[in-house]
Amino acid sequence: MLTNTEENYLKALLKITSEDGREEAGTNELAAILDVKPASVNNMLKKLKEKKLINYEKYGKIKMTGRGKKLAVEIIRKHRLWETFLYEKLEFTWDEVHEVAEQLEHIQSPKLVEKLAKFLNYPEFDPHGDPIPDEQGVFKVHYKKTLSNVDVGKTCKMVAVKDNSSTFLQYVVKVGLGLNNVIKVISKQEFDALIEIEVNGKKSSVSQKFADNIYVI
Amino acid sequence: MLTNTEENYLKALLKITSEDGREEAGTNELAAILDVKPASVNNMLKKLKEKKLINYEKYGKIKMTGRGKKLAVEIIRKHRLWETFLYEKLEFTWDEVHEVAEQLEHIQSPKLVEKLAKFLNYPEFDPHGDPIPDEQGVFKVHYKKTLSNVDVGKTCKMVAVKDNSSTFLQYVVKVGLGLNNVIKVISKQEFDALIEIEVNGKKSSVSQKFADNIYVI
DNA sequence: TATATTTGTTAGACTAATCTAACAAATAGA
DNA sequence: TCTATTTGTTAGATTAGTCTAACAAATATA
Repeated sequence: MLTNTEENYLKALLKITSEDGREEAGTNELAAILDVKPASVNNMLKKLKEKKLINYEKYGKIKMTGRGKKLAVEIIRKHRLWETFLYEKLEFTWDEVHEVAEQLEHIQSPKLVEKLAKFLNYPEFDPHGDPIPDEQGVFKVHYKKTLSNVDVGKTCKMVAVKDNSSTFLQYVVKVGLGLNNVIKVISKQEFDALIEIEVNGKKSSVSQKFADNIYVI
Repeated sequence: MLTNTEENYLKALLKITSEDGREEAGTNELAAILDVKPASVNNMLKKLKEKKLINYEKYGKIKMTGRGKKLAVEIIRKHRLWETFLYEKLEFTWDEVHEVAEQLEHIQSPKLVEKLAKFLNYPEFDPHGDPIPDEQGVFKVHYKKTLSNVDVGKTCKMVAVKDNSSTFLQYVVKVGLGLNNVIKVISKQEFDALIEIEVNGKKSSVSQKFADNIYVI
């Protein structure tokens, strides 16, 4: 049985190593995501290695084991199912669900997870458009194309966001954007990389950084 | 903000001090309920006193403050709302809900509690027949009469159970009893205090201890 | 009332998770 | 290649919650 903290380390590791191509993570990087000091990470790495959830040697890179990945995916599954529940059944807004799901994801009860999935009709994507792995840990294919990859004059559809912080999500809402909205790219400024878009007839300008965080198809 | 452990101590204290008439609790008693050693309780009492959740002096009795009671009632509210959710929406059985609710009751989100209550249509009793306090902490009146108080030849209706352990609940089910069942008391043996009852035309014998744990009207 | 039993307390140790401060190894840049 | 910077590690302290063992106070009983 894992502690909540151990689960959070696994989740952070999965987050890093599932950025495409990447297989390994570093101590500082992990510390930054978890908002703890590298020394604390180092301490925890020993425990995770002991429990065979990661492979790692002194001064080497951190790599998750199969078991580690499996457990991390189960936590992601719980997190996203709870987000879906909060959004669809309890009328939480897009940007409120994450924080509460961070707590709910640690509830230990396999039965609860499966009953919840059933109750929600086995959803495949959470309210942010992120895929919910099934009981076997299989994800529906995720989107790789972002708003910044869309050529001038072309139209695309927003399907997910990369950054799930409520700060960013509130900003998205403010710009008039939402899941499944059709976005037309009007122009791109070479000077400051600002992208002019049109959503529901309304024009606005967004930064490169913003556009990098909007997944589209 | 309280830790899960502190919340569990408050809950246990409320449990003891809400047995009718009682206002105070002792160290050993608390230790027994929480399944820890008296020394651990003693240690925690200092913290709870520091936080003004209990009144207590060395070698004296433990008494909850208003604030302590209020917080404990909030936890009870969450616990029973979650039990209701599990039972009514996720098809958990009577005897399965308690264990999972023990975890869910510690989720910190006032919004979640109120949205959940609304979603469940502001239930007044949980699946065991225990009253769910409202947002102001007010309980619907609880039952005081148990199956052992019913006279021979009389009929009563089961409305709640006192012991919520899954062991007991499974036993209740085995005897053929359920919430709102009509029970007729056929006879009482003076020799061994066994009570013969009839439920849905089926006769069975239950012990004094068993009957003490069945609330009726 | 004197003693035995129960009840409650203290001191000191342990684990999990964190921190700071000092240090070591690896990598990047001149 | 040599040094500066970044990255990672260690030791030792801290907090929350638990334990055991020894002891003290309160209560029950002969």
